[in-house]
Amino acid sequence: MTRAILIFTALIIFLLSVFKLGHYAYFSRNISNELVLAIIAVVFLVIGIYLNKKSLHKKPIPPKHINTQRIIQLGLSKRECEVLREISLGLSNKEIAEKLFVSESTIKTHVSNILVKLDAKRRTQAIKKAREFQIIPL
Amino acid sequence: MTRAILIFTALIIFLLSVFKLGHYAYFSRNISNELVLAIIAVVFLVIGIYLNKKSLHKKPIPPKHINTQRIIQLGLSKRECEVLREISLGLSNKEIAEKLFVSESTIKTHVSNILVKLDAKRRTQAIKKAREFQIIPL
DNA sequence: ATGGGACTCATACTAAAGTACTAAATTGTT
DNA sequence: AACAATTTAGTACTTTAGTATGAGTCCCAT
Repeated sequence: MTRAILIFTALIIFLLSVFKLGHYAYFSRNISNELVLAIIAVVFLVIGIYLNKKSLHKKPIPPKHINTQRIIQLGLSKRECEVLREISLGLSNKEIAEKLFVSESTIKTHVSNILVKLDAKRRTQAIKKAREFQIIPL
Repeated sequence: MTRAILIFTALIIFLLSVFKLGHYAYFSRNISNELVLAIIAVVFLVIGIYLNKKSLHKKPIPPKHINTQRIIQLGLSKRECEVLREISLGLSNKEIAEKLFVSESTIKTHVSNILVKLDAKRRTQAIKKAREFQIIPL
């Protein structure tokens, strides 16, 4: 958010500078007028594409946006989200433990907490709810 | 691709038209010069956003209907597909048994067969593969 | 009518999953 | 530094999931 404001401020300053240049340096000449127009067009075309890319998919690979708002509402921690994602990939507790370099006991604790927070009885139900809540990719 | 070329051609024509207008109508006035610049900037910003949105929105693959072709390939029976769907809804074997009015043993048999046919070790992995194969709704 | 496929059910077993605690180390914030 | 939240890990236990095997019933097609 703050970054977006900064970028916009920079853009406005840049725009004003170009206007100034158009005024002082190329006041009487008409050829340069067109050049300024063209530059403005191209620059803003690029800016438009850039802005949209930033706003639409922040991370390149998962096109679908995860609902961070709901993750906070549910009180899911960072690690729990990680475990939840691995569950959705069909891994067992043991496999998740090996993948994340922790013990199986730890994963069991995480899973239990996830089930409580998602109000699910089983990990399969947790997957279903996580999909509905859009808190896991794909 | 062809559509993109057409759009670009239209844009170039539009740009040239604006140039012409800038030449004939607002030749001597400097105030309107800035106005034209501003319009160009806004228009191309919008165009940039629009173009990017078009290219990005094509990405999400429409899951649409279930792939009956693959179900046949995998050799999944009608009942097995039914059980698979219930698994994806997060139900336990017991719950599925009650829902389909059969014993839990029957469901266990079905699940085992499903796992073999989908080459999955767990029901969670079966869900993941079933999604990829598009043989379950949503 | 015979055979094959699908569906059903059972038993006995092993392997995961999940619960209910307790507790230490880590991390971030005030 | 003090505090809360997170992450880690353990034990002991219950429940669910999954495997292996065998067997009975039904329906459909050759």
